[in-house]
Amino acid sequence: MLDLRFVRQHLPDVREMLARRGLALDLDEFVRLDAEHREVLREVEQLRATRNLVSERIADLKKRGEPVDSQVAEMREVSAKVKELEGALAEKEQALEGLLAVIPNMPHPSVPLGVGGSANQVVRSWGEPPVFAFTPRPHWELGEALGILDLQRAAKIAGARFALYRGAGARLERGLMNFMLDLHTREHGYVEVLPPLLANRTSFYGTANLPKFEEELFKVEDSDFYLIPTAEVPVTNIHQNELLEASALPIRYVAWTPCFRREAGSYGKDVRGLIRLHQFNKVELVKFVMPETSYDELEALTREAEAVLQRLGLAYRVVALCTGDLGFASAKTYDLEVWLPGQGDYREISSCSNFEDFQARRANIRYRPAGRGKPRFVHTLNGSGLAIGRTVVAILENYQQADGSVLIPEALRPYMDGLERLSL
RNA sequence: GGAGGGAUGGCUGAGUCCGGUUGAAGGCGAUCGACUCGAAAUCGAUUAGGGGGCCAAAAGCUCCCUCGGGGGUUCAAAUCCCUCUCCCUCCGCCA
Repeated sequence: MLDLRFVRQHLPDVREMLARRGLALDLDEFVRLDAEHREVLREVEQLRATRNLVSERIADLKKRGEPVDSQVAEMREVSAKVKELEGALAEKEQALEGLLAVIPNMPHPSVPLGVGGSANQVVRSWGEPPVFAFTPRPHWELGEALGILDLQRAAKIAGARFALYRGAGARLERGLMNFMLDLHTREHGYVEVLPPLLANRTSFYGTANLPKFEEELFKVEDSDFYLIPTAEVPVTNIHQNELLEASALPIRYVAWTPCFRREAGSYGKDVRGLIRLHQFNKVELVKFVMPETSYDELEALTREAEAVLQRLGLAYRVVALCTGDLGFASAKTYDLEVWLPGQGDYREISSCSNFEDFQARRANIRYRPAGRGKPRFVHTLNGSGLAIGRTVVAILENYQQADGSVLIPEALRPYMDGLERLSL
């Protein structure tokens, strides 16, 4: 969330930001509550100050064996009053916090302005979409024909939007996980972590998935747990409520996890195949960095995610999301979109964001600057490196052959026991 | 599941029985300084976080809050009571 004082002092900017994101959020209520809150706070503090003073005097008198009855009687009243006001104070505080929690992050000045997807900006492209002498088939046809994908039976087990991989398909999924983890740990300096797949409300609040996006999550009944929709949630919260040493930064984690999403409101979208599932695997990159380096780190993070696509020889483009498409917590986001011949379009396969201190403030993740100095919030970033299921889609569709077989990208073959081709 | 023991500053660790200059000893770490050609070692000093007010702002001054979370007792709570969460030890069960 944003800093309370920042919002107070930059109301016009915050209002403009809300407009740019295409949001109708009224800040008048915030302004009113903020003023009221401080008013009550001043009152309470004054009373508490007298209480402290007289208490000290009582202790003093008692030590000398003098009577304290009148002071005690006086304090009884003051304390009652304090208690009453503290109730009011807590109410105001909560209301204020509640409002602040649903204000999205400020976009970075470099973020393109606009509300629709058309305002997104292609920053660069890599690779050439393959040319086929035949009509390329969608991945679900290829996968089912090759016997590596069984969506019918997955539906029987769980329902729509689930996948069952078989044989070389399962192996391909696992190979990709390992390939990506190896790349990021060996060459990009990430530390591998394997986090819980359930997390509590506090953690979800920390990454700003709650309170606003509850409908996208699977909640575990009779518990405080939600299934993670991305490793971002547990991994970012590794350092929740910590004060890190400056020398420890930057911290880089890479995590493979399954991800679980309700996909409520996406009925009719991507209903076939592996594009949009309730459960999918993803390798996620997460960084904790010093504020002054976070935009360099975002560029680096994006390149690190791109490296996966490059090694796999998949054509893609990098898109800077416009203010209207930007996620709630993000200050700047690059989407990586891979070319999918079966769909004849580029589709998102990674999303790399700089949240600046938005998540760090919620999750209370700070660092102490070198030399003395007040603790500051770190900047957090994350990006997919990559979504595994969609990578399988891209490989199947881009490397398909006229005879229905699929070549395996060379970089991946060591992870497939040298297998060069998926065929019947 | 049963029985106990814990949670204190960046870390470690006293204080809790017997409530009152204890926001909190000592140690480690960090920062600054001395010594040194430099470093190490040694010595000295500094060092919890958050919030409000004054101030154009920084600095500064001042007040308030915080000893895992919440509630209670009391004029007054790190300290007493209740409750929740988490950690540890033992027993049982278990992938």
